[in-house]
Amino acid sequence: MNPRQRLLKTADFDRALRSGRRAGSAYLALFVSDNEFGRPRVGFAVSRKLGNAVVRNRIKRRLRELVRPLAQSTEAGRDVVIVARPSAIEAEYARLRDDLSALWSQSVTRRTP
RNA sequence: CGAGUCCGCCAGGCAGCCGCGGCAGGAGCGCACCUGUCGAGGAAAGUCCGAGCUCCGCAGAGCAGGGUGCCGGGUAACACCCGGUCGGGGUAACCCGAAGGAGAGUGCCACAGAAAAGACACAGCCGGUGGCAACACCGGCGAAGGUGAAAUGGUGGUGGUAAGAGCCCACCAGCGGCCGGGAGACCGGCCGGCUAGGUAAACCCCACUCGGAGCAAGACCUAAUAGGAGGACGAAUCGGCUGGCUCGGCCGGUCCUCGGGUACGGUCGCUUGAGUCGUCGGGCAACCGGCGAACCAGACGGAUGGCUGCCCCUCCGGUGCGUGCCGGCUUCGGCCGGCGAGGCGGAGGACAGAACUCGGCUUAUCGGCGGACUCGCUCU
RNA sequence: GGCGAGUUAGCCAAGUGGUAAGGCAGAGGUCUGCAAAACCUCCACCGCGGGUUCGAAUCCCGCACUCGCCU
Repeated sequence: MNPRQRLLKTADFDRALRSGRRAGSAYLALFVSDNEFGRPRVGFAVSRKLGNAVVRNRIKRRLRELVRPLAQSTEAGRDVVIVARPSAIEAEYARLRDDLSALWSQSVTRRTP
């Protein structure tokens, strides 16, 4: 994922987490807010409580692979923070994929009211 | 064959599809595209030591405080490593040890016990005097006294005595002296007088050693307002700053010169190094030296991967199939039971992710490979 | 990434070498017609593992966990 698609600043994270729309499942929680770039930006939040560095990195790498096709096919300007929940550690890849695309279409692709 | 010890090494492999970061080159540029190339570990971990590097009044003296602690060597340095000494454990290979000083001082040693360090008292033994006796007084005696973790060296003695005792003798431990060996820790022998509780991971003494912080150190660049830096001269007092404190040091005032602190910003620091590999030589070894070769991660919401298939290793399950061995039955066609391997299905393949860089230590870890050695059993 | 502090009963905690105070909560009992209050009793592998010591919550070493500070 190239830097244009990533969410970088702490302020952007805070904006999405505080004022954004939310969608959740057993594995993940998404926080979405609007941006002015006309393309989505994605950031990940994986708590230290989920495991050591190896576990956390594996979660982020799998989520990054899953979110890449979704982000490339989305035209809307959205900042998305994906928070991993504890059950995501042992989740099967196909289940995680279905779960994320469902949450994505719920919260990101939907028009702003 | 079984059990075990030490040393070294590895950390699943291959393929397909889709991706990421650095560097170099390319068509039109720092973002986007293409090509090439490189891209986690033995512990990258914990941050427990030691260094490099950077800044801080340039680290100077004293006090306080910390660290280390058998000897010799290695090293940039170390609390690490190697070789040895002593002590402990193991049948052995081998392993473990914060291993200076309690004959400088202070403190503490609960309970129990006569007594816990001071030498006696208490209890007791022996002799004498008094008394019918219980006992009292005087003198001698030692470590013996149901304790305790520890009791005035220990054990033994038809030695010795009024009773006893290193009082005497033998051996062992300890101390001192002399001789011999060793670079030293220390070891061996002889002689002597008979002897000094433990605790220093309690304070402490001795020897050596340590300034403080840390790459979020620190340097530079771009905007406005407030303001700074360097040099010279002068500093009596006072005030302020500064590793914990003191001294010392620095700042304050005047003049001259220069020019912009600070961002959730950018660039540098940032990876060529006490490094790696090969080879030769020195050394028991740790390690050192010579020669040669290659350049081998540098991210910054943080890359080094995701998914699928096959193979490999381990474990489990099941008996439809072919097949091997053993036992039993047989009308010699086979049948029944058990075991092993293959094919089949399933599960598992560790601990763990660079963040300034090295040298160590410690901790985590499914397993596999190679070498040297010890003990037991068996065979030749 | 770096630096620092702390773990004692369910909760708050004292203790700094010699049987681990106290308060709240909980359980049982006395009292009462029943309760409350009061009184009595009970409730601790001192985070874990080693070591020093006769003896460790305390001293030393190693781990684990929790909480802070620095951009």
